[in-house]
Order: sequence, then structure tokens, then C-alpha cells
Amino acid sequence: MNHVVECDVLIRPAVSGDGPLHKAMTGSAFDRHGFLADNVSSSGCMHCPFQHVCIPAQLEPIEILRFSDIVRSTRQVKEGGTLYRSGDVFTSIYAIRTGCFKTVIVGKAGQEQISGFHLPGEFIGLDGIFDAIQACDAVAMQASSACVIPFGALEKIAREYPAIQRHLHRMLSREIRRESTVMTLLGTMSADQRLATFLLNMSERLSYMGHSSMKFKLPMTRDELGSYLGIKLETVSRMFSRFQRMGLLSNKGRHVFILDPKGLADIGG
Amino acid sequence: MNHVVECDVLIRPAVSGDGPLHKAMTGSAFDRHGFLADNVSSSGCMHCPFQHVCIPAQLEPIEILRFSDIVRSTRQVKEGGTLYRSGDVFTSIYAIRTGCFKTVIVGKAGQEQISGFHLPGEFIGLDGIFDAIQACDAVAMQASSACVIPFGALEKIAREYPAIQRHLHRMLSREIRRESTVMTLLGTMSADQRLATFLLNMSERLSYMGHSSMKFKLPMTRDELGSYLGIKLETVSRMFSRFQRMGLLSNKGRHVFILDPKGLADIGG
DNA sequence: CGGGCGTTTGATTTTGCTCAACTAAGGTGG
DNA sequence: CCACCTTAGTTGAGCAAAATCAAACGCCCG
Repeated sequence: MNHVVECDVLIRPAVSGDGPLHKAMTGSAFDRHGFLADNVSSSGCMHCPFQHVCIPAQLEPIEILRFSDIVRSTRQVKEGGTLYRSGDVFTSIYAIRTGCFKTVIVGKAGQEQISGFHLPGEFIGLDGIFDAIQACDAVAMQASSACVIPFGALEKIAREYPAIQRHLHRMLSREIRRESTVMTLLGTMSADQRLATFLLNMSERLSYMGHSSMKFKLPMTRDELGSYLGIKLETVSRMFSRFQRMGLLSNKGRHVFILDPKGLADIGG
Repeated sequence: MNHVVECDVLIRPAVSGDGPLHKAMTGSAFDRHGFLADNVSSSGCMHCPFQHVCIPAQLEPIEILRFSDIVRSTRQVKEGGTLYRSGDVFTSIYAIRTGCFKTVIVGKAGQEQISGFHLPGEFIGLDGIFDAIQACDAVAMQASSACVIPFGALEKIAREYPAIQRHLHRMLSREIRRESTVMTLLGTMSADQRLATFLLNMSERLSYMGHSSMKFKLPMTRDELGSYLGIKLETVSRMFSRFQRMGLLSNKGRHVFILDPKGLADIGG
């Protein structure tokens, strides 16, 4: 039942083939066991309800078909499980189908840095291409699933279809962009600016999917959010409390209700 | 005369076709007017003394030739000049030939974040692929030059030659990796760790090129280094002084002489 | 109903920032 | 060629922001 609701929501046509396409995180979306554990698995992209999320509108049917051909399997990952780990041999990239993943970079000294929270429609594992070794852990934050895209096969069809090639290059470049944005956040912003920016980004991703941009539930703990934002969990908590005192939002635990997006934007820059 | 020395140094065979290949920054390399202002320009890669730096060893002669064909021009940029600016239409990526560039991300609120210092052999402009708009400024820190690689043409030959395609993908993935490393630095490290890590990274890049890893001159101001490391210029200066007091290095302005790399590594993690 | 985890909040300490003064070096123009 | 001026770098004092340490709360979940 929950399934139906979610599917229904996700099936809405994408506003465009391009922008940041992410799975919604409205109340229901993250309730309890989270996203539906679909087992439609290897039936290809042609009839995948998430098609519009990870395949751009520009592709011709034949191109989608070829793309679909190489996506032979999906992987189900339970909460806390990994899609891949740092050090693993790289063979595939992954298109997230349901749920939510975090990518964690573990430094030499054991320091953990969360480099991103990834929602349906995003591709992860791109950092493994360089030397064919995965450079981070991809950990499921809820029961999640992802389509496995063998990279060698993807390169092959990219050589045959310029539109697919371009799609791949855009994916790679987008990841570079995303990381640049995070670098700016970590390099130039204060704690309150970081959180405000993060929340607005989340809100934007949601509204883009046609969901409420005002009310949602975060999929991560304060500790994880702190790791991503480069601040301590207590500081994250204090900033939430401050925002609430300021009337910018109302929150209880991970549930967030944005009251004054403009006010948040003023803080975030 | 200075020219000859530099060329001589740079012409040394690369240790491998892969690692972080960067222009050396030993005393002479950054002295006064810096790198040679070469005007060999559009004679192609086949006889370019920098060939080994930006083209991997795996490519066949015919592939190098095809690659060379599309590199029709080089651009000379004087100190402070830009190779491209945020907002420019993206048409090409650039292979740095001589000198040094910084890439600067300007946030909405005008905050400047230096996202990287780039030396010969590196490719920049990859973040512009996504939406065909450059996302940052590439500013020359000395008189510098770069080969212009039209991206459409590169995609075309990447479709014809798998090895070139792979080379391109590795370049893109490497940039994602590089940024991940910086994110970890900004997200988890204290000021002294950041500087120690940066200096060792610099040192490593240098030794890779066959230069002294112990003695070099930094190409950037304290302010620029601070921007990159996410700390203020005064803090950078204090950390240098602290390291000197600790006997880890000896420095005067931008000249650095590393005395205890192990000690620096202990700090950097 | 009890235990444990995630979260909030407070008190204190530490780190790095801000403001400010001073020094050194390089370039310019008389 | 020297005096001046600008810019980069160093250093110190005081301050603000965030980390750390510590305690208590609430809420799932078994």
C-alpha cells in the first residue's frame, strides 16, 4: 500500500531531463521501512518506472533499448549493507533505484568523511573508473536497490551512440560539479550557513520531484550530517535549535518543516 | 638559458603513464618570470616535449596522432590572465603545458574558493562539460600556456579509439578523486594537518617528476593557499612558523625546505 | 517495560578568526 | 641609483565559533 503511493508519486513526469533528479523524501517516503523493495529487477529500463530519472529525455528509443540491454541486474541492499567498498575492484557503476546511499571516504588515519548522500536517479561509483579500484564505501541508509551498469559495456555503447556517450560525460562532469559545490561549502561557510545551504538543497531536490519542498524527513543521523558538513553532531543539533528559535523551521528529530525558506537563504548565502 | 634548463628537466621520461604528473616547482622552475613562454604552439603532440605528461604510454602512435590532430592551438596566458571564466560557453578542455593555474569557484555570495592548483600535464575545464557552461575561473599564476582540446572533436575520436575513450574517462574520474581528497581535507582536518598534507602532496608531485621533493618554491600567496585549505592567511603563516619551530621544515616566504617529511606525515595523518 | 541509540542542551576549552602593527622584498619613478 | 611605495608575510592580543566533555531526555524496538 505504501508501495503504491510511492510508485504513484515517483511516476510523475520529470520536469526536465536534466536537473538534479532525486527521490523524494516526504514524510511517507522515509517512513519506517522506507522505500519499496522492488524486485522488478532485470526487466530492463524500457518499462522501468524510474526511467525518466536516470535516462535523459534526449535519448531515442533505440538508444534506451541498448542502454537497457546492458543493465542486466539490480542489487538489493539492506540498511547498513554496502553496494561496494573501498578497495573493491571496479567493474560497474550503479544507478540508484530506491532508498538512499551514503558514500564514505576513509582517510589514512581512519577519519571518515561522508562525501555525499545519494538518492534515486543518481549514479555512483564513478570515482572507481580511474584505476579500476573503488575509492569509497557506498552504504545503504535504508533498504535500497540499485541497477548494475557494467562499465565496459557502457563504454562500448557509448562508442556507438553519441547521445549515450554525451550522457555518460555529463554524468561524470556533474559529479565533478557536485563535489566542487561541497568544497565551497566546506571551505568558506560557517556552521549555520552549511546547514541552511544543505536544507535548501534538499528542499530543492524535493520540489524538483514534485514533492513538498517544505516538509520532509531526513534519512541521516546528526552524526552523518555533521560528517558531511564538516562539523560535529552537537553543532548540527544546536543549529537546528537555533533555526527553530529564529522561526525559520520547525523540527523534531529528523522531521523538518521549513517555515521561512527566504530566511534560510539569507543565512546560507 | 633558463628555458633550456627547464626543458631539459621536463623531458625526463615519466615514471609511468599514470600517476599525478605535474610540472616541477624547484627553485629554478619558479624563479622570476617562471616557465618558458614557448611558442611551439600548434605543431601537434607528436613532437611535443610534454607528450609523456598528458598522453598515457598505452596509446598507439596512430592514436597519439589522432589526438594530436585535434589539438590545433595553444593559448599563452600572462600572469593574472584567465584561460576561461565562470559563465563562459564550454567548448574545449585544456591541457596545461607550462606554468601554473588556479581554478576559482565564486559562490553566490561572492565567496571565493580555490578548488585547485594545476600544473603542467593536468587537464582543466572538465566541470564545464555538464551544461556546456564553465563553472569556475581558470587563472594563470605565472605566465603560462595550455593546449586547447575541442571537446566535440575529442568525443569523436573517443568513439573511434577505445584507448582514447578510456583515457578521457580516466581523466574525468581522476578529477572526481582529486576533489574527494580535498573534501576529506576540508571536512576532517585541523589547520596544521591541512598544511602538512598539502606540503607532502606537493613534495610527492615533485619527486614524481624527478625533482627534489625537499626543496621547492610555492607558486601561490598565503591568501591563496588559505583559500584552498579553508583557513585564513594568518593561520597559514602561523602553521609555517610552528612547523619551523618544530624543526619539520625551513621556510622563507614561499621557499620551502622540508627537513622532516616523516614528522609532517605524523601531523597530516 | 527496559535498554540502547540518537538527540538535545549546558559548561568549559580550544581553535582559528579578526583586528592591528610591523617587517621584508620588489618594483617604480624621480 | 636610491627613495618611496605597494604588496606579501609575520606576529601578537583579544575574541568568536565550534569542539569537547558531560548529563539528561525521549523514543523506538525488542
